Amino acid sequence: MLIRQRKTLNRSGTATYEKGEARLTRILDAAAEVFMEAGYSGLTMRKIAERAGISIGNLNYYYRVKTDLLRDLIEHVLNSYLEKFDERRQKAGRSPEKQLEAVLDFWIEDLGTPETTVFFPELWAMGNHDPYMADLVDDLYAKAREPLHEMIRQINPTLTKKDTERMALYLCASMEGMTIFASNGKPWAGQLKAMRRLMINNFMLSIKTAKGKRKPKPPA
Amino acid sequence: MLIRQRKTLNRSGTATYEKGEARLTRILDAAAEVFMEAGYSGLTMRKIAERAGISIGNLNYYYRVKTDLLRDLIEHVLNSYLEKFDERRQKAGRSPEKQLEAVLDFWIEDLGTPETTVFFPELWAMGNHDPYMADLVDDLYAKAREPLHEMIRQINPTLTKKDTERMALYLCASMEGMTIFASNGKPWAGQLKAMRRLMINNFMLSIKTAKGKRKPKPPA
DNA sequence: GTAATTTTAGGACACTTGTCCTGTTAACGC
DNA sequence: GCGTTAACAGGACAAGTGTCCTAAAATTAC
Repeated sequence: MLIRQRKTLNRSGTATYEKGEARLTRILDAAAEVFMEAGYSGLTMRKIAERAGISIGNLNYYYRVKTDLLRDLIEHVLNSYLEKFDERRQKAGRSPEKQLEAVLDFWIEDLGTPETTVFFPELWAMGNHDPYMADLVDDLYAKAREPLHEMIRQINPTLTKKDTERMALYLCASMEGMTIFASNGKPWAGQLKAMRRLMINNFMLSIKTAKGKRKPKPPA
Repeated sequence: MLIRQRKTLNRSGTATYEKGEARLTRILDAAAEVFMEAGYSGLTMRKIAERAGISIGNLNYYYRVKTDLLRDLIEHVLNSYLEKFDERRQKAGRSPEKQLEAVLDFWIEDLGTPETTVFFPELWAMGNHDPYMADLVDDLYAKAREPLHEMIRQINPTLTKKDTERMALYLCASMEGMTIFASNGKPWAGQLKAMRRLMINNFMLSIKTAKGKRKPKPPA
């Protein structure tokens, strides 16, 4: 059957029929697997083809240039992350404290997964040599931090917009930094839960005691 | 003149005369430059040779296999970092607060350098696929955190050894996480100083208010 | 100076890389 | 059904990779 519309993603890959579309996702999945195992430097077209169970010629039919495949791959993974985050945020409670705690909790918990452990450091490194990747990373984190702003502002209404953003950045950086030490397979992985408690406590404390220059709004 | 002893580092590279020893350091410097610019995936023997101003054959005389060169390179850079840290710690004041502040200050300031910005993310990524690199990174950070322990313990003597170590890890992860956002050339680079103030304030607050289960030692 | 050997350059190798081309098979719309 | 074309396989290409080999050049110790 013919594909009527590009519903999910704007892929660079060539696909007109449903079979082709399925192959495309299969290719991206295979590429993600290879990427996790071997990193960017070990990501080759032949490995991807082999993992996807197709020939190099066929892979080249879908992706004429490797760069397109890589970009589709990264966006594919990043989008799935943003979806997971959004999903989790919906399920959070009403009070800003509980809501923030739920988001942070999920965030830190996610550090334990092998995907996050490998994928993001690879991305950070790529961002230093590829402006396109740098933009993707920046966008992702900007979107990930966005929900934090509102929660922080509610917990401490005296903070200015800039202070709120800085505080969110602080939380974000602290959590992402943990990837190096306590993510899957790392020496501190066993103490991730203890670290989670410590971090969330510290975060809450920092937010509440931060001295803002803005007068609190009168409750509407 | 003949080299009498290996004084500085245990290099895998071949060198018996002083000229060869000089070449060796020149090679490692060149390799570091290429590594910063192109990353691990762009680090090739020919690029290194060209940057060092020698032929591929000659480079191969000093390093028969690329792996040895890479390891020497990484250790070379990491050792220079540890030296910088030690040097800075000596110059810190007497009171544990001032001392800790000085160390953190230097640490965060170092984020602004291009070397740190590029080098460490690359290292983190490599650590996920190369156990040898993973060990190097772990050792480095363990040594970098070590001086923090004593300072934290002095500021808050009620903390157990484990709590102290966790607190140090928290500080370390928070600072390293900033590499992604506020290091050289990153979108938040301009606000690094503001972030530094925010972070150090939060760190001090977290350390002081942490509730330890250990009774404070009576002053000797 | 002379002999020894470190240092150097250049070419060559086997292999891998991304990309392309040709032909064949399969699935589609009608 | 049939013709069209998407989907696919396999081979081929040039460029780049790490590594090796040989011979010349420079530097050393004596």
